Amino acid sequence: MAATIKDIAKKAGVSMSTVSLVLNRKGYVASETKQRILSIMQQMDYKPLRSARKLATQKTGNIGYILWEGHFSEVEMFYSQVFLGMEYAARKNDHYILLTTVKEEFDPKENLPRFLRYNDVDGVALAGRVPHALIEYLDNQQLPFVLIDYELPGKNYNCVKIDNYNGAFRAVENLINAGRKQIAFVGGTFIHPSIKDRYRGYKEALEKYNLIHNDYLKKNSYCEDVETSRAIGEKGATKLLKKNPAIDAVFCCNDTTAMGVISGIQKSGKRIPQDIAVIGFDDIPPAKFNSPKLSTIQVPKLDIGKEAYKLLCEIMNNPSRAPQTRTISVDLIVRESSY
Amino acid sequence: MAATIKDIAKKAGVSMSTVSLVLNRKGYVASETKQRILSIMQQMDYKPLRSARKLATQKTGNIGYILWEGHFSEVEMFYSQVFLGMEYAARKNDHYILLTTVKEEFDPKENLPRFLRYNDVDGVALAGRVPHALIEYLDNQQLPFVLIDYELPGKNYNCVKIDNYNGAFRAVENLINAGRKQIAFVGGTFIHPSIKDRYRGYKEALEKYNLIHNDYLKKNSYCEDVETSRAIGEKGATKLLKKNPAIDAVFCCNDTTAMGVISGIQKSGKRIPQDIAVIGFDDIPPAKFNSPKLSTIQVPKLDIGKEAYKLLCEIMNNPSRAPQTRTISVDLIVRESSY
DNA sequence: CTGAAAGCGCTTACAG
DNA sequence: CTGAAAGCGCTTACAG
Repeated sequence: MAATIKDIAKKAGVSMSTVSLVLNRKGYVASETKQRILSIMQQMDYKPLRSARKLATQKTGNIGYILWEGHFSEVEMFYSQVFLGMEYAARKNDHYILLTTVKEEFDPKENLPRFLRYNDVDGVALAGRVPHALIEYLDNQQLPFVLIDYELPGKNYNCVKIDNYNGAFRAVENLINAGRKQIAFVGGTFIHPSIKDRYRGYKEALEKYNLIHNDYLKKNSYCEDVETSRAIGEKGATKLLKKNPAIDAVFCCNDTTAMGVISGIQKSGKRIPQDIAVIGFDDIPPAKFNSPKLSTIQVPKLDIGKEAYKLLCEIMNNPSRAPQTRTISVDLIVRESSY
Repeated sequence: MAATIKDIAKKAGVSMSTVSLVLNRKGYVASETKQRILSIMQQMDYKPLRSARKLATQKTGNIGYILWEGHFSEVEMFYSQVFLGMEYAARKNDHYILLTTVKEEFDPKENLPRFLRYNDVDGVALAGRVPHALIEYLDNQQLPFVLIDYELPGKNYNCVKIDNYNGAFRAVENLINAGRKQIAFVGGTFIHPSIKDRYRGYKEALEKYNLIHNDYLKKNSYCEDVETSRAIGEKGATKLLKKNPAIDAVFCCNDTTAMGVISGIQKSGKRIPQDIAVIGFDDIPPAKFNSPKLSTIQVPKLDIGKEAYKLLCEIMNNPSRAPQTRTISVDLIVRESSY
């Protein structure tokens, strides 16, 4: 049988209250008794029972982490890394993170994650693009939540985002400074605001250097309104090169796409980076194993998770505070696919 | 304020005990009162409070899922899928799954996952290769656990494994039936029993068809004693082709390696599958986006998770039962890299 | 078939 | 600075 607070109290010759106080670092306990209690706890290997504690405090001690099923199942490991960052951070405050996925076609009445239906979390993190109905549900329930790498135009929610705009801007600026003139963009659905921002960064960097003339953008960009994939990248590269053989660089909306773009370029017979430089975004693990190794914008995924956790804790402690957006900055990593 | 069991009892004009009985489908309650209680629960949107319940039953309602950090962070999404399968299955019995990672250098005194240190789980699943010290720790603690896709030679633990041997056998047999003669093997560390079994399947299929003469195996196999990766595959393919240009097929210990092997072959100028057929193992998501699309052994990852959960539940209900191994069968999927 | 009561292990005002 | 007591919301023998 595991030791209880009662056992500790008896052995220390004090009341349960006192033990509880030192356990929670609350109030003042004579440092002498405190030390005695502490050492007895250690010696009896005392661990407070979570459920008893939670029952008394009326908290769950859990945080939900929800992401779209496709993001967890498919090639994107981005949000797994973010999860890990949250998990690390949550250790400090003894929260457990409950990871679950939701389907695209989400109905709060039908598909609500269990921990939401049974009120088993104190707050939740939403990673990436998730159903709007879910966000609304949480908002209505007044359950503290943060969006990660996602935002809704016109809405004001707590959110941790990547500095997509500046990352893209810097990548393209780097390409320009290396002498590239015909810089293409290959991307996916603009439903995701990150991609929209990356495109904006691309465009404004070109504008800054006065590179946009006539139908530059039309001729040099390929976007398909679906979830990004390697396949899209390959298709995009092939089509663009046909339209404009003078392309000497491609900035891609993410690494997955970029890896497809590289395949496409390779099939066309052009050399990377001599003929065409390629830069991706995200720095997913396969990026550095690609051949050639992919230049990309590195996103500190663990830090994002950590920041999301911190923000969520702040909201949970102070639910009425005005929502805020925290932007995580990113870095360009030049590998073999550009210089 | 959320409704409690007391509220329900009062409204239904019965005692808390009765409500609790219908809640837990235990004992006999007059079907009339039962219906009444049920409908009142629904109407008041009653959700039993987990912590209270757990405190009374002395269970945690949680299951731990532990995997090696490298497996979660790197290219392997295998165990994420298995996790998802467990998560789905756990919904039925209202278990929450707590996912965490451990480092390679694991010391039970230092790096014990929180939910283990604080006894916050009723059982745990270990996915893939994990530190032996961890397994021993769980064994000593008498905490129910299952190994997934891993086993320790000479030890008898509850375990859910893939039918690696037969999968490999079938892949190689398929290659042989397609007329391939010089079938190579590229693999990684034999520390992992799965890889060892896959190699055995490879070898015995060759034996069955009497293909092994002289230094066939030496000349046709490349294994490096490190974690598998794309890089190893590429290196392996290059070296083997130099040693034996007659190679007309490669069976790889997993898809990651296979994708590297394909790059290596492509660089050598040989065609896939005309000159050399390639088959992988696992069917990770990128396999079907590879170019050429990778033939592989499909492993039902969700089913593995589901089975692991079921097994774990059985052990938790009956801890003294003799350990058992459950083997999940696999299928060959022929795509573009072989025929 | 149903109720009264004790108990699970903690926290938290409230006294002192 | 510390103790006594009530309470968190459920379950489970035990009576009846």
